[in-house]
Amino acid sequence: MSETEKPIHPRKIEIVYAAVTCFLERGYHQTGVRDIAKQAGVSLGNLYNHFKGKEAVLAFIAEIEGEELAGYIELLSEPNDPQAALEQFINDYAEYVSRPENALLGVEILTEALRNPMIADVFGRNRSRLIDALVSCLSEGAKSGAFASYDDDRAVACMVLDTLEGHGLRSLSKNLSSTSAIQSLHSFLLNGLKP
Amino acid sequence: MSETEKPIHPRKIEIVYAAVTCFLERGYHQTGVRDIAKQAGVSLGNLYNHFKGKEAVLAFIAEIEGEELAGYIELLSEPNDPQAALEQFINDYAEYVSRPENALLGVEILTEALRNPMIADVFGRNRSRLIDALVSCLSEGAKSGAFASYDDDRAVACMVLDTLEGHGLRSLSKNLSSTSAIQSLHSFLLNGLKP
DNA sequence: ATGTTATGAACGAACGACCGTTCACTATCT
DNA sequence: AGATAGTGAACGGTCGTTCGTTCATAACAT
Repeated sequence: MSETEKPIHPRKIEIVYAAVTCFLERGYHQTGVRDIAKQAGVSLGNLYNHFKGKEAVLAFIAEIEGEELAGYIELLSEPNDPQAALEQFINDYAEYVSRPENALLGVEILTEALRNPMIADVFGRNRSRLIDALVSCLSEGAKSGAFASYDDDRAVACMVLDTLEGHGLRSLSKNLSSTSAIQSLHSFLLNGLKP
Repeated sequence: MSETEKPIHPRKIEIVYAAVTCFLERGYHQTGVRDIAKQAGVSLGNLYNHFKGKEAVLAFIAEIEGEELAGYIELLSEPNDPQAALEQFINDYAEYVSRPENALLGVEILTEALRNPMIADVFGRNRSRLIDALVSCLSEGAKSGAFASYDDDRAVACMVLDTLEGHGLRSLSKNLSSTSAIQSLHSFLLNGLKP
């Protein structure tokens, strides 16, 4: 059981990056396998040497996206000061999901996961880990009296994420000053969690 | 300037309903024009007698969806009791966006609007009206001291909508008891808006 | 060192299916 | 007659995938 069974072929990474570029520009279903290959500077056939198919490319991207959450999960898990941890999470994660690449890729993966079990699997696993971490932070804070005590911690955690990610999604169409909006997010959420 | 220039051909409505069915089942881009025609029991050519193209069908659906918001907008506009109006809105709108058809169609339209200016136009117009109404309710409530006074009313209104709609989207994958979740939504949002 | 064999990345033509759209045409009603 | 509603074949593309092939390198036997 090693972290990575075998080193990833550099070409495979190039293809993934190319795919991300295409998916961001045109969306998953509007992007053809040829588009990805061309963007990567790779032949059509060779792409299939590295990936089982188009779907596998998206699944790989979803996995990478999941690994990027590790930092936020660590931040929330078993925090010394739940309130401080949550505040930092709100700021950091709001910034993360407001970056257009992440917001766009996120919604692309989410919508595909609605109908594609393979993607749903990867996506759901990543999301569960983040929610679990947030729940543990919230319940820890509730015990110490920093946060209100809700009967459904998980629902509250989901609402916090919805609000943050919804902001990221919205910032795609409206280009409002992100810093002031994140400030509003911050105070709104903390006020909502106050005992 | 009449409400509707001419009565809508019944066949056109049948086609729209068929399209909704298909879009829900497979998504917009995965649905072919032939699928819609077949579902509507109409020939391929005849579909083009009623719609300029596939895109026009989605735009028409987006417009209908927008009209469904009229009730919620009226509820929020110039309310006698802002707090009561908001509470009812939260309950009603949470229920509305939690119905799978609405949640799925909503995200389908939203994602298409990200790259399709024509859809973005219809979608944005509808959304603006709802946000305006919510802002007016919030600022009215802030004046009377029912809600906290935020420096960016619009951002707060967006956050409320994000939370509600995020819940609807989430309820697609997890099938949690909606009533208890809406209860959590209710108290969380109201707590967040408290002065 | 030299010939032999095996490996796997890289290629692009080809496949069958499907795409959105157009169009020539028919049927039905005023 | 003319307008309206309806038909499905046909068009030119694009889709995801498969396939036979080339070729540089690696491994091995002699």
